[in-house]
Amino acid sequence: MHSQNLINVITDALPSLNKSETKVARVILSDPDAATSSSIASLAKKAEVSEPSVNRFCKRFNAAGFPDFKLKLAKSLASGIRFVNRNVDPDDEVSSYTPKIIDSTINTLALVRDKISHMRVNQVVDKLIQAKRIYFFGLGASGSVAKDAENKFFRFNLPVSSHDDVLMQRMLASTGSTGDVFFVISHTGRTKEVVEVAEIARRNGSTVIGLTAADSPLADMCSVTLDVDVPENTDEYMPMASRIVHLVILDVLTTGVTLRRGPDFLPHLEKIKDSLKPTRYKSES
Amino acid sequence: MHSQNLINVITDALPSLNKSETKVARVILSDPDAATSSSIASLAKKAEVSEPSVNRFCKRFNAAGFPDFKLKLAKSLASGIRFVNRNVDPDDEVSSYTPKIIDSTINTLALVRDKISHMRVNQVVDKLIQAKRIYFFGLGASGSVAKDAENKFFRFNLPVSSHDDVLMQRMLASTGSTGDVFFVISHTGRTKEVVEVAEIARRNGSTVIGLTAADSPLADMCSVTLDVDVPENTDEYMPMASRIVHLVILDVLTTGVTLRRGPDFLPHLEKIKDSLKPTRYKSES
DNA sequence: CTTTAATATGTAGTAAAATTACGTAAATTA
DNA sequence: TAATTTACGTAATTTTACTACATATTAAAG
Repeated sequence: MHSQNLINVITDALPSLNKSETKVARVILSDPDAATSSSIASLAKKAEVSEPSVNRFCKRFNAAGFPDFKLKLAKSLASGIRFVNRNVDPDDEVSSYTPKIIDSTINTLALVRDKISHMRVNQVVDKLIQAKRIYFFGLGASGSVAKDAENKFFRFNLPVSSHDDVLMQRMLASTGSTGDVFFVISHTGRTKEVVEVAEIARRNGSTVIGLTAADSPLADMCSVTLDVDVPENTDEYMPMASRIVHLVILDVLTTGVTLRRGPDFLPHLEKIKDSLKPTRYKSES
Repeated sequence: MHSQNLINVITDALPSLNKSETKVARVILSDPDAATSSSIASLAKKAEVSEPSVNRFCKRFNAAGFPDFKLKLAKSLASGIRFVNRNVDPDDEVSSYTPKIIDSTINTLALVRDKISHMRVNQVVDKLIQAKRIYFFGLGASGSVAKDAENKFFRFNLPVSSHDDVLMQRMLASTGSTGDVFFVISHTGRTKEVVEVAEIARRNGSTVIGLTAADSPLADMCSVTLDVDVPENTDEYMPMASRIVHLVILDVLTTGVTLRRGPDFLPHLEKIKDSLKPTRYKSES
């Protein structure tokens, strides 16, 4: 199990801290990286408190002591949401915006990893296993996610298709029936067309799975929703991370389905892999 | 700048270490997480060497001393490649395969972040900026990546299209000319059709950009190649990470192009964003 | 095969760091 | 205002890490 980012925890707890603890917190938050490599003495001095105060502070946040606290802090800095400004700046060079964008994606994924509901994943896998037919729907950026999903689920030897055309989606939704699964992908969950399509499908007794934002109109309409709270995009230069998250969640679902199918299914996957070989140049290894 | 993962560094250095250093390395590598929270004394005991040997070991890897080493190790563990077996197991539960898949994706991205050539990114951005027209080509899984790229580059107010149909690709490639950029996406870089298409485009004087594996036939054919060495997929249950990597790299390129266009271009982006508003249900916030 | 030099490893002492126990001060409540 | 709780610091203790030095091991040269 992954724990939440220490820096966020401290920030959240800030109002409930007492005088000296607040002093310590401020010093740590002002430069967390420096804190990880300083001694308890120097930190106490900087915060103008005594050494035991720092120690107590650490224990308050479930650390065994100061060294353990530093360790946890260091891990937070490396993996978690970067505390410092990680937004792309108008005068950033390649060498600075490249890691920023990748880091930001990594952070989002780490967030999803810690927050995603395993129960829901299981429910969705259930529905997908039972499906006689699967339709993946998405518009705009989610269209390519749907397309990717089609590609992946094709391997399961059952009728799959993806559609990024509203009219087509409407028609399919209205002709759907029990046994059909409509997998609707939408970042916001508030695109009218998409919500309507989900409603139509639902009315016809089909299963509707949503990969979308929590508490959105689309989420309300679905049989099961895999909701992901991808932080909103504030920076003009920062790309939308939700597509990536959706793709990775679909990876998870694919794996879930594969595992449920059991080991007897593996030869089939191999066959598909092999079928592609003649289209490729041999590797010189 | 990101430094390389400490665990990898130690693994690589393993053959060049002397007896006691090897012992220390083995103990650390066998359970890096435990190492981060143990004292120099207990580690020395476990490795059956003296404390100074451990200390010397740390200094060899550019740490100030043992505590500093632990810190760096902790950071490596948090961000970098998980060392322990992170493969999906046939009897994994949702709660175990979900983080495994996400972690694996994160690790791959971290690797790309540290290895990607900024010079190449710059070169590709150059070409894209100069393009009169951009075609994104991909087959299979790369088809959806191409589609996503089209979606993103559409915002730049220049003719873009994506194609996952071989015949269409051939025709377009053969009618291309200077000023046209063909952006070819392929995981392996060895699909014959794709390589041929690249060759045709190249012969006609078009610029061909490859987002593919290094040292592949496709890479050889391109004007510029953004090569990514995504580790090969060994596990049957593990999804292919290259699609994700390609998407993120396209995010980077989009940002690169946006920045080059300068701040005058931002209002245009806003306009596109606003155009979608009427299609959405209002948020209740 | 010995001698010499270099490298590798360990011992013991020293310094630094962290933790604990305890006492005093401040704040809260009755 | 007294009693009680909570907050904080001092000083002693313990743990931890580091340094200087000595011994052992290995490699090289005679």
